[in-house]
Amino acid sequence: MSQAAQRPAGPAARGGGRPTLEAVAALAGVGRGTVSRVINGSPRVSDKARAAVEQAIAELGYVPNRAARTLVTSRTDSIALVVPETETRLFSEPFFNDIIRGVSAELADTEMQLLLILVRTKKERERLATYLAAHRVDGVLMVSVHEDDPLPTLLERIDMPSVLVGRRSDVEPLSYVDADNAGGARMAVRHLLRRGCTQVATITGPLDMEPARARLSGYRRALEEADLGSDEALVGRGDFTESGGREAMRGLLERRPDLDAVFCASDLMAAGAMQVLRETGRRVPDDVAVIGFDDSIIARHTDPPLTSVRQPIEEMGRTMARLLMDEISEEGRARRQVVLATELVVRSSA
Amino acid sequence: MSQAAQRPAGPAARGGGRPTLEAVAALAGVGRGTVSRVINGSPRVSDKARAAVEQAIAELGYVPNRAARTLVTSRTDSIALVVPETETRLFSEPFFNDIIRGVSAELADTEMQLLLILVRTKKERERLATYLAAHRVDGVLMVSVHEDDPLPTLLERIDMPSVLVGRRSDVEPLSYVDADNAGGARMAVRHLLRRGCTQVATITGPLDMEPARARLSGYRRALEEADLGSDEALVGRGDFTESGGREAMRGLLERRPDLDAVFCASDLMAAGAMQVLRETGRRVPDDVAVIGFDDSIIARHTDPPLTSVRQPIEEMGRTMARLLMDEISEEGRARRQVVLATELVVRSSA
DNA sequence: CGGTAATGTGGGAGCGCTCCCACGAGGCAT
DNA sequence: ATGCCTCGTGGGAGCGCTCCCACATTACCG
Repeated sequence: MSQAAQRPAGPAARGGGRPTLEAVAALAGVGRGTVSRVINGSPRVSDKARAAVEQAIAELGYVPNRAARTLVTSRTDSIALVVPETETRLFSEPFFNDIIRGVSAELADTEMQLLLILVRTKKERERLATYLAAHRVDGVLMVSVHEDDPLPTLLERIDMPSVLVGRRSDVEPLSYVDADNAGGARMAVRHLLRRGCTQVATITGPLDMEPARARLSGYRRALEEADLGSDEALVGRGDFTESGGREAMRGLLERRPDLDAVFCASDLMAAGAMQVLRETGRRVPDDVAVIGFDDSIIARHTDPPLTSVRQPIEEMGRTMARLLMDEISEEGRARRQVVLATELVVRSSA
Repeated sequence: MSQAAQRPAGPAARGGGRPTLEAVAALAGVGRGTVSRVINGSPRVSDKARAAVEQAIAELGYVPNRAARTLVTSRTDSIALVVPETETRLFSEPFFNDIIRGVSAELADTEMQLLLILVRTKKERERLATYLAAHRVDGVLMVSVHEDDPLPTLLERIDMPSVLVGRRSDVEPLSYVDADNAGGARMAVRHLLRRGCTQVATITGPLDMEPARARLSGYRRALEEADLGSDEALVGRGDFTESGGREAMRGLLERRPDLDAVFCASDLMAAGAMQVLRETGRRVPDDVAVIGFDDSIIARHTDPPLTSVRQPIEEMGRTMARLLMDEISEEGRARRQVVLATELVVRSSA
């Protein structure tokens, strides 16, 4: 019987036939330890041995077995991107795409794998908790956390490296990356004031979300700086949705029909608001100037095209990944916070 | 505050301290084999033993170590979602989100992990090839493949379970899930004809992509069915982008200023086309009716709101996942193809 | 010149699991 | 009774790697 006959399909066909580190060692005429050292970039290898090993690796097309490595190191070389599903619809649509793009770009020349975990139900959330507690990933990226989300607390407790995009409140203990929501809002309102508007209203997001609060405070700040008293009748409550924007706009017009500008905390709400303005015979921007937030795809397609505050979303994704990698490699590192600048994209609505 | 003292850091803190199968066995007073059988749902376990094991698992909060399992079974319990990055921007934006949502929903009560892999550069593509050839995942989901993409061929060769969304051509050998592009286009054009339009133009996508070809053929089919000869001057070439739509529209108007309807193979192109129609003083839908494709978010925000063909994207994602799971579990299973129906969402543009 | 310190190397042990073989206990026909 | 299944069970072997210790070998010091 020849060697080959000893391995009759089955296990071999199931993926067992790939070259192992041992095979590389044999071909290169060195020991397993040396091959391992070469692969892991240890400096304690002679040039000669390294060359032989690299040659053998290339020849065999060897790729290290991740599971075996994980088993012994208990590093998984993968991180999870956790997205509460309820959120995904609220987001200005490209948000999620761009975050992923950024994260993925930053991870590209790393060994890190990106695991995508959407959380819908309570049951799934519990399952995820177990999963994380079992340290199945080296780190966690969390998108859009509500104030009362228990997951971040868990992450903190089990000391899992993790980075949020957006913070839960302004005393967020975990690492996070955020856009300068307050600054963006302030910039938008200043733009409206510079245009000559004097009765500037705002439509806020749901105020149990930090970004919504921050945008509102930026609005207030800009008015204060211009020595314009803030009239609470000029503040309408929305929920980041289009219909929410419509309703809030109607309420504002009822209370303050003389308003001449609206800063909306999302483009979707701005789109809703503009519909109402048009219905009530007001022209944008001549009668009422409108600014949105997010610079989402719809901003370019409203009529007139919407001036909006852009967040550097892809950059945020990249930064998150970078922070997380650092947190993973430097054990016991302090949590970090990064706030990235926003930018006003001026179109025709203001 | 003294949490740190609890765990002396080092190996234990690195994740080594979790209960193993052996610990469960000891606590339950059975052998390792029995615990393993319980976990993997083998029927050959007495009720008594099973109960004892389940009790022990709950007590210890045991979660099996995936790496160890992978090492011996060479199943990874994870699948990759591969997205060529160049594509993501082209997509009607929610596409990607919805696919993910669908896939994730289907995977929710499975052990399967979802790995997200964006491919940007040639180098990354090669790396992915190595990765896949090393069988690092049990299966692959591929979004948007170009005809000349070498990856599907690789998947075929290494006999990796895989499902595409959209096919490369109509003789696609791999499993795929697709929307009925031709049917949707046909439906759209019939709607235009029923409205009384007689000079129906179309703006196509890039014809090296199957969906673009299919939508064009649906357009032709509808015209044939109505015994309207097809005039090649009524066919404008676009590229799925807004500016492409604008240019194609200008070309069409030059050739056939008498046209009274345009079926566009994407919403973005429809938006571009509508801009040009407005600029040239034509009213939509009175002078020229317009229909888009994708029912993307911008369809609701154009002026007038765009009638569009909707694809059941989330359903496509779910179906993909289901097909892939089947392909993974039933070895040697024939590849399957699923085409899902599209739907015309009528708004004001036609 | 010996002695100590680096430097490079091989290979045993063991990570936590599944697979599978061997074995005892019971069931049912002969 | 004897034989021969089936069922449930325990535990050895081994998946492919990294870690680490022991052992060369060479370099450098006084």
